[in-house]
Amino acid sequence: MKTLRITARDQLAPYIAPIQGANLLAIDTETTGLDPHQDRLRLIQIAARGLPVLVIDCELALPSCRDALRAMLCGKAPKLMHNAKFDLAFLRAAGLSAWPVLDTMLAALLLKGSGGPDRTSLAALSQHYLGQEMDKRLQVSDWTGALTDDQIEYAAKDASALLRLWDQLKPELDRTGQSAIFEIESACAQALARMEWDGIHLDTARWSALTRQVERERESAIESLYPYIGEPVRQTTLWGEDRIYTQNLDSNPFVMSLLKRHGIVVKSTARYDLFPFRNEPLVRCLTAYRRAQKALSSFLYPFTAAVHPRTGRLHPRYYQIAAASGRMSCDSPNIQQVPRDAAYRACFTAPAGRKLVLADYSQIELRVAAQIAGDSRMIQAYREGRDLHLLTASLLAGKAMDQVTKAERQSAKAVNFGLVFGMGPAGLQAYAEQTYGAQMSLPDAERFHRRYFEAYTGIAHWHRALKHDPPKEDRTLAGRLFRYPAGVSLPIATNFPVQGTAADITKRALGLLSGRLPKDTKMVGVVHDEILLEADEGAAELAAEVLRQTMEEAGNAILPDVPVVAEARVAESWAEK
DNA sequence: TCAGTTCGCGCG
DNA sequence: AAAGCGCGCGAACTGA
Repeated sequence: MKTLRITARDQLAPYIAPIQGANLLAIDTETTGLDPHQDRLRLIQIAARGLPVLVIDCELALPSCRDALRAMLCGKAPKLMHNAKFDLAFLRAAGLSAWPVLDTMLAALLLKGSGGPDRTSLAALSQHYLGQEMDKRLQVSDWTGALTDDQIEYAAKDASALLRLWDQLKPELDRTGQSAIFEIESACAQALARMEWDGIHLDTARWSALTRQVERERESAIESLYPYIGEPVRQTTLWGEDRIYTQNLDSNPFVMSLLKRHGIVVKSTARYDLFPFRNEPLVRCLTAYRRAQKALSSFLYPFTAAVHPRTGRLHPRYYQIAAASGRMSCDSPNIQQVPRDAAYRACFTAPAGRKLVLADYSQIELRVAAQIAGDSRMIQAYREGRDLHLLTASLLAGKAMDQVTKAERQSAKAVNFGLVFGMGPAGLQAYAEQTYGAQMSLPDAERFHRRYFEAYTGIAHWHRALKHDPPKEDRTLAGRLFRYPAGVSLPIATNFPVQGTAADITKRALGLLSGRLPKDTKMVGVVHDEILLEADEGAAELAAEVLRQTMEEAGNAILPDVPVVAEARVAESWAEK
């Protein structure tokens, strides 16, 4: 392997044409840190078969090489990268981009459990596929100071390893039937790189006001518990007066004994077990305390701390293939679990002169389930644009759809979501009551259960087949493969392909979207079946229409028999429905 | 003292 | 034993 350190444009010039002619490039970067808004891009490594690995010393070679690099990185040859999201962010910071991308880390994640490695770091992949130890000597390397020849060699090795890895990964993706989902994932990575870079705007003044309010709520909840736990000990300190509580309300053993002292015996202190005692004054006070405490410790304080010092925005990080079903997860902070309460969502806004564009899929998981189970009644209902919750309600109550009451439709919603995924009558009863406040006796739940499967025979048949013959593996409609443990349960065997296919659809939409949005439109968030954009006021309506169409197109490409519907709207804040 | 686990709860 | 599923995170708890 030959390595060439590039510090000026004339060194790069002889390689521009050969690189442009290559049918596959491997790209890697080295940076001075992990934050693209704060740290610097130090090296760009470019490897192609039959050429020396070019190691671009960014501090010296940029900007003179920028135009040439831009042409190389956006030529038609796929750019092989490991965890492309990371490199793309730093390339963006340096005024560069790369397209199209193939991500070896995502490939390895798709192959996990099908002969792939357990860990998906570049080192682990080299070990697994190439039988090659990575040079540990320079693995934790400092890229801030002067570069040594060793470092240049090390950087070049990573890029050339990618090319050889691909020779192994590509046939594995084909063999497991995952080439199509791999394309979707790779395109999605580029969208997520933008999303992480752009971040989302938080109205911090409003967030602080909410924080103060919830702090007051927590205070009064604690005071309302004094009759049960006693007054705090007051102590004067240098900073004023402190309250020292002798009792810890966050300790479950303490809460358990407190409840017991007041005649409430439960097997745990979770909301689920406290539900029968929800009207006891003690339980009410405790619940109020927990709600406030949860909001403060999980959202209000951490989100304030996560506002980026340079951009003033939140930059949640997305883990593209996180859940076993293929769903994404998110942290730092996790924007996917911001309370639905309008007080919280209203703090997510657009800066002056801009608007948010919100879009979500309508009942995507039920549509996917209808497709996978091949339930003709459900498919028919969706083709006619009908409300499936209302249809279920009318079938269960035995009345015409226009006779169905609001409460009956509400119960049917619980029935639809629960029963499709193998929930039993008892679970249905508890779930309906807690989630939707719909009262349902056990005999009622049993009757609902029976009638449901009489009405949706496709779902019943699907369940029977899965119970009779628990699958060893299954895949989503876009081909994502998962292996199950022996004797997989019905809830898992139904949920995985449905949840996973819904994830396939959202990811496809994100990938398609990157190239279609009006100028200066940002992708600012994704929450499973929902995509958030931020656009200039004048472009927002157009962005909304592009978003809705793209989401529906992505869904309809994956569900052949069931129409997919997305709804999009321009909004001032995330609270607007 | 500290890493790992469990509980409880927010979201889809 | 019984159970719809999937996550991340804070606080308490556990064990060495």
